[in-house]
Amino acid sequence: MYEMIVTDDFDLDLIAESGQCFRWKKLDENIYRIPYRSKCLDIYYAGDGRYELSCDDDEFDSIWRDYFDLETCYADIRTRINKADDPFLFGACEYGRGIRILRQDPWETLISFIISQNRNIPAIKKSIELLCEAAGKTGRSADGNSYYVFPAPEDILSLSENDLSECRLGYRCRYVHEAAKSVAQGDIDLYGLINSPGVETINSLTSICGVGAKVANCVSLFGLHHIDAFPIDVWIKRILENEYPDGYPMEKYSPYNGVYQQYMFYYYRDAHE
DNA sequence: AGGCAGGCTTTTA
DNA sequence: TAAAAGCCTGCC
Repeated sequence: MYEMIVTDDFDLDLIAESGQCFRWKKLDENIYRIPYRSKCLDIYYAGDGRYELSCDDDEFDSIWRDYFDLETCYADIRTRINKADDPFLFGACEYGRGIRILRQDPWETLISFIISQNRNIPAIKKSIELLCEAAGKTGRSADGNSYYVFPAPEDILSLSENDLSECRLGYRCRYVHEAAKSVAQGDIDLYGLINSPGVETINSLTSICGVGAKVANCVSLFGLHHIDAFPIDVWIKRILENEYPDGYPMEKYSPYNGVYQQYMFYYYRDAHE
């Protein structure tokens, strides 16, 4: 058990519901189970900024500190927005106080957001879980329960066409398979993109069949931690049209556009869904 | 050449 | 029945 104390913005429910991660499982009030690569963490919020994590000090230092992006102060980013200057974004920041941008696995993020296109969140989660089950790699959580590990590119390539289609991916089946091939063959070096300039990263990602501008920006933001990436989905498009008819000040909010995008997305979708 | 309409699997509300 | 954290193809 590791006890973590957080003074910065950190709200498990908001992070889980902000649409950036699809495999967090809420076990109970204030408890989430989080699979990540070959690990699986149970995290419990005990109140007053205190969290109990089902890992030891070494695992926390080598994995989870980074995963939760604890070195970044989100309160600083959030409070850069002035109420009089940008009332809409200010409101979104207040509403989404507690959201962070996780440092998720690039490969899992790529596949997850390819699957996400033209679907709502429950459907996305279902397909991803089916895909993990189909590949069938399991690990053990701290309490001894087994969970499914997200399949590697090779694991997906070894699935039959029928196995893959049973994940209810529809027309995205081909895209998932193509992406697995690109990464397995080394056409795309996802981990190399972590330190590549934003434009180069987007160009590289959109060269994958099934990855357009929106998905590429989601992968940049949520998988490569390029926090200036700005995915424009149906909700953000409505926000830009309705709240910023004279243009959105992207330059002014650089290099944190992705963080603000996440506050706005969560705020607007919650209010209008 | 570059912009746009239409189609796409399936689930969810 | 329409809409869903969109993208590809073909047409002009």
